[in-house]
Amino acid sequence: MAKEYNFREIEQKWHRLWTERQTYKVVEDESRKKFYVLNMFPYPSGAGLHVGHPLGYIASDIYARYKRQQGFNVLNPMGYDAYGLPAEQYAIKTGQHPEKTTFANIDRYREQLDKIGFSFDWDREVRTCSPDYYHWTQWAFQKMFDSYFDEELQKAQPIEKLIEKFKQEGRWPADEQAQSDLLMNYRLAFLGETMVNWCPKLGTVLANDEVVEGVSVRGGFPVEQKKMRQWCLRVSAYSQRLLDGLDTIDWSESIKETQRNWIGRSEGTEVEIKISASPVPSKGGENLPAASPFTPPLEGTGEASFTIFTTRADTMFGVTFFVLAPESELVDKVTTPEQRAAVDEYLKYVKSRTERERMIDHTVTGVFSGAYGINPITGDKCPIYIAEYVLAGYGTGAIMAVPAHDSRDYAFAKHFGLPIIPLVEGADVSEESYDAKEGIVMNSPVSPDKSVEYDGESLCLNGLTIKEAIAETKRFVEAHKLGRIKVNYRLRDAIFSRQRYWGEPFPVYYKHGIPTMIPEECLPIELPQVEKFLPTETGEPPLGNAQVWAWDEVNRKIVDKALIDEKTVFPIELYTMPGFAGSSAYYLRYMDPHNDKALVSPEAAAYWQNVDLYVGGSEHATGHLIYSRFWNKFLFDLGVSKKEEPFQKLVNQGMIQGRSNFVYRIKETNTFVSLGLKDQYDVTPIHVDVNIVKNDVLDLEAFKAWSPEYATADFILEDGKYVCGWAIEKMSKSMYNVVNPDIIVENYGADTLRLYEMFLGPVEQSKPWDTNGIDGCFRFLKKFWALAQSILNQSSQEAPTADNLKTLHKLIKKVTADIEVFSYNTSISAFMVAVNELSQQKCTSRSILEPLVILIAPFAPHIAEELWEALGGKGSVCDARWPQYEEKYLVETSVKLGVQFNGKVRFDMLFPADATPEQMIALATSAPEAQKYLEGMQIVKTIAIPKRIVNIVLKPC
RNA sequence: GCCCAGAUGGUGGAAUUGGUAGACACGAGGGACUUAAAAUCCCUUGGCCAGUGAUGGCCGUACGGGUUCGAUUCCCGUUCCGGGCACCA
Repeated sequence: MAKEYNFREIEQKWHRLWTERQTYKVVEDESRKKFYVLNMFPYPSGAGLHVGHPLGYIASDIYARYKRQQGFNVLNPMGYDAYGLPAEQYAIKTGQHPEKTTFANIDRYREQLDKIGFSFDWDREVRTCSPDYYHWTQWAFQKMFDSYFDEELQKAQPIEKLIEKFKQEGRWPADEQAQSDLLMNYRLAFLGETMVNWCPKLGTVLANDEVVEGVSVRGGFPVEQKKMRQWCLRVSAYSQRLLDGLDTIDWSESIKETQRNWIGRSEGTEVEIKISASPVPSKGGENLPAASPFTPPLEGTGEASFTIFTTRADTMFGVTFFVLAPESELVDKVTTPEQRAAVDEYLKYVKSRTERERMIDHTVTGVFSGAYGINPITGDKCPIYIAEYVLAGYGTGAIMAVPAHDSRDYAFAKHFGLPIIPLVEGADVSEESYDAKEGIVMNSPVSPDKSVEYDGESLCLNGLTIKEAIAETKRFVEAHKLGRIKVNYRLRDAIFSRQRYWGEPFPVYYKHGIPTMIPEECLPIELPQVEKFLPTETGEPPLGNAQVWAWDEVNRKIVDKALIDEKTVFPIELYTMPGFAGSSAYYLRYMDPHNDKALVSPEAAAYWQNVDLYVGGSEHATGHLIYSRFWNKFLFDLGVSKKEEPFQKLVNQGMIQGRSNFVYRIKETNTFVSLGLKDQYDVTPIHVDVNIVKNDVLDLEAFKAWSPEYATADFILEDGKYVCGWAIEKMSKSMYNVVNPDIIVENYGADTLRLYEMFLGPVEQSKPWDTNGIDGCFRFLKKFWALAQSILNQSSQEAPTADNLKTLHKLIKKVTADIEVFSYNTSISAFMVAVNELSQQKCTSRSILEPLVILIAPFAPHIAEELWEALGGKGSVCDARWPQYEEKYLVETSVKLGVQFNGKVRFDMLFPADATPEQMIALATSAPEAQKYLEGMQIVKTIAIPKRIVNIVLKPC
């Protein structure tokens, strides 16, 4: 009698044995090629896992197991990103200490993960909140502090080299404070007084990627701009390398594009603009503000100029005014006494506006400064305005305005009645600007005398295409030293401190006000226990509450090392590091997680190199995936990381969406009407728990029990059933559409869960979870089990038939190809077909079953182990070699092809498998079926596509 | 506004990258077994039309064109949905 497929027994047994036998322990082994598979490690949130979370883990686990069966030494680790805002907010919400909730959540995650049967090597687990882990986060920070970015070498260098250079150049100040201030401008981790995103509700500053549309990503609280002294990472120094690196890695085009946008390289020209007191009206410039008698404050100091940045150097002949950002330091210097009051008022107005208002409201505002700038190309003097549409943080904070060819300049010019000079042939600028970079340049210059001569050369762009004109102007500007070619990046430095408790402490103290690194030997600086860990709206760091820590413990540690004077007590940095600090180099730590001498030993780093396959959500495109690449490039410059890019291939798994169900309550009643009849009533749709709905039919009793409110509910049924409506939404508690993987594992087993998650659709695609479909995968495993049992129960073994072999080898070919491209859903379909075929063929051969078990192992490891054992296989099926398909079993003796006339298939016929196209056409045209088509017709053309079709094109004789 | 990706049955999705569109699965309908239920198995299932029937015909991959003997696939235009960037000069 065949054994039932008892998944509970099988899965429990193998979970036990895998642990006992340390099946998934990984050790470095020079004799084998490595393969490093990694998932983005989770935040252990309080809600636990829902079915969406394991999707990526399952996908990468399948790949890891497959690679292992191919003979690779596979590293497939897992850990927890435990520091940061989410963990802390959950703790605050539940009123518990973050450490307690975090550890409890981790245990819960682990329990859930263990049920699904991953091949993680848990000996290598890392937690970002554990001191032996963040030791190396602090260490890396100190290394960044002690490094600067050498523009020539395009890499990080020790800060001592820079000091040496300053000394040689005689720029090294004697004063310690001045030395510190000077170096701060170069250090890769630096203390900067910058505008930051301050979120009062969260009581902390946020990085740019943590703010979207003026509100915090987490919580959606308003964010304001505030000048604060903060630790920053000079990510922008690596802009070009971050951009170039994208071409060397195997990531989806869309995520690379997102990063390119975020880095925002724009190649342009910087031009020096001299400031002048009185205007000389340029052509059409009769609307210029009246000249004001003033002495330009910069004149005579050699600084009577400012620099603008443009990507449209070709439009220099169309400049009719200049604009400075209100925050620009130049504003004060340029403003004339007459305009002072107006400018001050405007600045006051600008200051009153939040970042959010500025982003949403694009009303034209601005004020004349009183001064004029001289266009070096035309010699024209154009008024300098101050306007909020120009941003201080980008380029030089000053622009040349070309209203004819920039929509923002256009709006401004129209508002203030400034001239507009069209520069492109055929462009109509009477209603709107012509922003496109296509066309032939004109009016450049309008007349020869309107182009200033430099060393006997004057610029003329007329007749050139815009692209040519840009290049020509660049050349001209460079040749005559009017400015220089400049590449600008939008990528900003990352703000690296948070006024929060739950994060890595900075290994920094302030020695007479000078930020100083705590000696490396004293690391890690442990996060102190505090009673009050809540943030404050004013930004007092919670670590300030840790008196003992700040004033005693760390100092004693330093004193013990006899590194400072025992009597002196120094303040410790009270800020903590942001969430991305701990997640930026965790993949390196997995290589050598227990090393207490280094982040990773050179040997381990040399063996594992970098991550071959990284799986995670695309929502980290401008956060973690940028920071991590930056951090790795820095460690690469240090020689710690062996590869310039940390993640060679990236697969972004899609989100699993929820499938919500609705019931329809007739308004003002407690009566619910079924989906098909709801349009006859005035109804309110109400979310109903998907767990009490099966195939969109509501379990009425369960519904009544679900909430006291519904205990007395009445129903209007159709065909005796209550049919629910449905919609695809985000999986969330409030929509009652959360499906817990534990329940699926309980009812169907982990193998079915794994299979079904992959069967839903391509890994990269977002798709809704629908528990209804899972039966298909469950049935497949039961069929597979039944087939295996019938083979195992055979008393006498027979050799496989040709059909058996063909089915098997077709499957090997398909599955191998599909796994390589993560097309797991089609692999599983192929399994279903193969198992059906073999069942119909009444396959009795163990030599067919054995490779089948190996093939299924990555997808359904538990059932595979069980059958592997039953087959008497050696060791774990994980180490069984992946089978190779043989073409000889797939060869057809004859092929059935469609024969077409004029492109339409008319009949099918059999051809010898080795027939040439010519032979096939001869056979097709002489076939009896062909005669009725050929009658009265003439063959124009014949096409034979091997293995596809024979096509005969006819025309009447 | 700019950039990127996409649109295939009632549903999730296949289609060897230009060669018989709709694999596989769900759902639905019909049937077998069963006292009944569960489980299992078999048949039908893109639309329309003709035929008692085997079957045959027409339409069909968001929409409109194009290239081709042949287009879900390539090209041009349009609509819609998703994602990224955004007073970035």
